[in-house]
Amino acid sequence: MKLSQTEENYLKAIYKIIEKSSKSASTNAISKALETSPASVTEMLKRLAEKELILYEKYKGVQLKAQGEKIATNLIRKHRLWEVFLVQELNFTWDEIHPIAEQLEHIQSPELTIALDKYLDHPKFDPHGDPIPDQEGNITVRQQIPLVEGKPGHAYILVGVREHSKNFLQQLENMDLILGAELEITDRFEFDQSMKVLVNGAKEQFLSQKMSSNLYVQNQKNG
Amino acid sequence: MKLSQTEENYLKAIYKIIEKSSKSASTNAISKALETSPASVTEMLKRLAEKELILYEKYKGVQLKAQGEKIATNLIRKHRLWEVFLVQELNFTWDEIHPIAEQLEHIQSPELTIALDKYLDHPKFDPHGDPIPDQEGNITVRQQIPLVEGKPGHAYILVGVREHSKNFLQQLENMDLILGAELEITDRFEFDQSMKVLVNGAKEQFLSQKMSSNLYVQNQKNG
DNA sequence: TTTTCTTTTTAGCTTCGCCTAAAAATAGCC
DNA sequence: GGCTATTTTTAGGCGAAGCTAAAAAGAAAA
Repeated sequence: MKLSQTEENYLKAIYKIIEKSSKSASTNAISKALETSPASVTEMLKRLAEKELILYEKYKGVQLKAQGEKIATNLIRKHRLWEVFLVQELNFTWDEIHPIAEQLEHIQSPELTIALDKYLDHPKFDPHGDPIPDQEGNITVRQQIPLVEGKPGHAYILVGVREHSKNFLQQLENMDLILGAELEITDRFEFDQSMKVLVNGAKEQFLSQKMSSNLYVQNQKNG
Repeated sequence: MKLSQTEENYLKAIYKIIEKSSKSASTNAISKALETSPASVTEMLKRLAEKELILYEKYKGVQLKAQGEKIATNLIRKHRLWEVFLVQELNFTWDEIHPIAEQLEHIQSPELTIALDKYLDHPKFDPHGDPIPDQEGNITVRQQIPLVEGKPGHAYILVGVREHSKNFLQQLENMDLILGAELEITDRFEFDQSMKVLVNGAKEQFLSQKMSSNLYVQNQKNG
């Protein structure tokens, strides 16, 4: 089945909404995610239901059917593989890659995806630490916590980010906070939930609650 | 100016028609190239003229304006750079790459094109031997002749192909005719313009007129 | 030069994806 | 339970890009 880029984007948006809320996706949520009017969303939902890609009941929100979910995870797979390519091979920074990968994910060629995956040596995570689904759509889940929940005195490894905005990522880069960095919580202020961390045993950084809640870390033990 | 992929494809088609015929592109020629009805072409030509990308006079065919030509050559540049990437890095064969590059050429990111060009070490020709335009749209022209015009007893280097169809390219591969191969014309038959060639000083191959007229060669002297 | 053939354009219609405004259904609150 | 607010859907329209059929223009041939 050949889908338009627009249809693909709807499926991806639905997938991401369900992933987060673990319920069904509402018209409004999709409308916000894609920045289109709710009326347009309703229309598209009818079309996708017609194509057997989603389960859609009027006023009840949508679920993905197996086929629709497959398409969505494949898009995410391609998106993240291209992000790895852009950073590792073409030396882009992680705040630059999203809009480019957003286009590249729509390239239709299973052979290309397979070749790219092999070329990059089957990466499991993208440059933001997000897992890359395999061909079947399976995702490696990693035990991780937001840094804000970490304990003072403990050291963690930065493995992912929650927020993907350019501003946030640029601030991280500016603070030497890149994936794999060691973060030891040296101090913690209950008043505003901010903290001080020692980065790679060298530089001390101050992190607001907003920053630390958007950083995913894990204990050094479990790789 | 942001163009749709369709508009881009029209500009590229017009460019290629003019490149071949060195005249203006007719509605019919464009219609054949893009496999759309002449009526649809007329409609699009009006739109492109409105956007100042082409010179269009009713019943007189079209010319590209500077801006339109720039877009066309940039598309060709991106297409051919991606073809190099697919063959050199991802190990695709030259008969597989065209449809993929046809999609990749529409990715909009000047930074990506620049990075890819650098990554590939600024290639001047694509895997079919076609020249890659530079950022300004300039094309390296290479002195070359169709093999069919070569002289018996002389040795040539295969530098390009005229035809790009899958069937043709697969036949070439099957005959060990890859770019860079040395071809010595050992025999020639006037009746049907066919010839025998010695490939890389090793294997003798028989080439029909149709084959040899689609192979571009140059003397070993001028690289 | 007139007739015929080919090419191109116009006219009118379709689908996709989007919109706004209004109506209908659901959810939240007193 | 009934009123209000929110969400969702319907209705009606628009632009892009395509189509066919018919008309008009240009080219070729008699």
